[in-house]
Amino acid sequence: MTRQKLLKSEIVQLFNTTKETLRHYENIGLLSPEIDDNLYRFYDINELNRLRQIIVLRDLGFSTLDMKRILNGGIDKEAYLGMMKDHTRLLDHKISHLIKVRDETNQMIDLMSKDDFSLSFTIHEKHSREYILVNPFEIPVMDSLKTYYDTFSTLIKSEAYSEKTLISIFKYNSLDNFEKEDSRIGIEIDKGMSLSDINNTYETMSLTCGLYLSVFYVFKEGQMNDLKNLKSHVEAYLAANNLTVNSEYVVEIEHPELSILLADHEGLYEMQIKVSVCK
Amino acid sequence: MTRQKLLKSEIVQLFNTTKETLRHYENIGLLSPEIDDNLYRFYDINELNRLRQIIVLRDLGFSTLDMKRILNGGIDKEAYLGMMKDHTRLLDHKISHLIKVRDETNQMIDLMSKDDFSLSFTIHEKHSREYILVNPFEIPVMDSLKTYYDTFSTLIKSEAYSEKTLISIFKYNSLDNFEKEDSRIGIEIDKGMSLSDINNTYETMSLTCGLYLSVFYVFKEGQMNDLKNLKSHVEAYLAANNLTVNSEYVVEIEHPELSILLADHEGLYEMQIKVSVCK
DNA sequence: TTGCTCCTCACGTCACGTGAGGTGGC
DNA sequence: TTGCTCCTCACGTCACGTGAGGTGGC
Repeated sequence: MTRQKLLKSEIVQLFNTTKETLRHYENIGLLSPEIDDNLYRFYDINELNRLRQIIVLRDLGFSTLDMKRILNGGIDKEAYLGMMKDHTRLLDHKISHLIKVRDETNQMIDLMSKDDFSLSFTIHEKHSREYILVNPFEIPVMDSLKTYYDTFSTLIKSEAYSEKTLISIFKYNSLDNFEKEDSRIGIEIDKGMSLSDINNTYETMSLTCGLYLSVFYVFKEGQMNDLKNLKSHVEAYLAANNLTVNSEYVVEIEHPELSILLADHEGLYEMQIKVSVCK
Repeated sequence: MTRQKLLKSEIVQLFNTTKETLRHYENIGLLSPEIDDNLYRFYDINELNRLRQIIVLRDLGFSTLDMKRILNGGIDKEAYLGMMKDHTRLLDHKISHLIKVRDETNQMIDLMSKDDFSLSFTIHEKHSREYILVNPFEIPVMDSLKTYYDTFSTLIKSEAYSEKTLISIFKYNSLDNFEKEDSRIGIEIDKGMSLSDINNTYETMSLTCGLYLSVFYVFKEGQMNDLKNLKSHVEAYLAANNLTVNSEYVVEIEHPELSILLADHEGLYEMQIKVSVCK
């Protein structure tokens, strides 16, 4: 009679995993395959399905201890559904964060791959966003990290906060003849943050949801003239893609986290311009 | 004079991290903040930006050793871009896998949250998919795991393979009066798999890309009549959402990995029906 | 028989977390 | 001063991986 069950090596291939992983799950009592006289493991359909379950639970972020409680029936339906909802919500955040990291990195790769380091364009549908604006007289004070921290401490200490860089908001038209005075400095407020405190403390501004053109570019300190070139490139891109600018204001975001191989006086920036498709 | 730089606790709040993480990065030489007489750490803008970079690299899946090589300048632009491309590609796979896990789990939660365990519907745009079909005379043989493994070993041993359950393909109309003989058993082939080998070895069938209605339901062994009820529910959903069935064939996928709290004779299934929006 | 696959058991590792014990006004 | 925050150093932990040393024809 031929063998009915599967060997460890076969399970390893089926699930694209390693024998050490299977051994680990067995050691902690998550799997219990049949053990032969010569100590070979044999996995039947039940063990296979159990491993399938272990792997989904792992991908959802459960610990092996939680898995044991869930899979050994030490949990009722209510509790189980609650845990599942928590974990899918966490996964939601993780996924959208990873998508953001991936997209920004791809944009950086695209930009750096070009010989002339010029520009990289993408178009995305964006949610509405809210920004805290700093009073102009506070701008010089932003040179000190401590003042920066103190200025936004209410924001930073709140639950939903995640790390942000300062942004600039200015008028699209001022790109022609850019002066520092035309721009205002701000910081994004996370969704799900209680706005009541914030609105009392800070001046805010919001951008509506819709289609935005992201322009990634390398800015060399003091090279303000490059911004004029930038505008002509943007206009060319808009014309070629049948788009028009749809808002007076433009947001400029610094990406120091992506400037790894850039020189000290250079920085990677993203400009977001609201656009709409021409009819 | 007031303090200019940030304390460890302030960095912890800014980046939503822990002091142990910062200590770890310092221990291995990734961060080197200024150290005061009383051994307090002070972080300036350079350390802050470096931490920003460390965190993106971490999210992209780099090890701390790789981070050191990258951030300490031990790598040129070419190599850097290569590493970045590899990591964003890996992240792509990870993201799409996690999205699949999250969506399926949400569907399971939706279904299990209902009192009557009835049905859960969603509509998704799907890519085209290809299936290997098993000859009808091989079906009884599928009861043995080893034969299952041997039947698909070419497929399983190939690089791109990821774990799959068997699917059923049958005609939408046969849902009225379902007989086992009307269906065929198959297994999905991963994208990017070399089809040349496979097409010679196996009989294949493909489903076109487009809009699919996914119906999740719990099937109790032997309760074939439930399938008739299922059809009437599907028809009601289609009518209510202004949809029509757009293909002769329907795919049925078992989800043993989501059946964790179900009884032994019950299983969680998903039926995918190609639809189009009525004009 | 050889080479390949399976096994065990101890220890290693990666990225932190914990806990005891102590200083200092940041 | 008290309580809070900072520190160090050793050890713990989670989910595996590695490597030495040995069996068996799956």
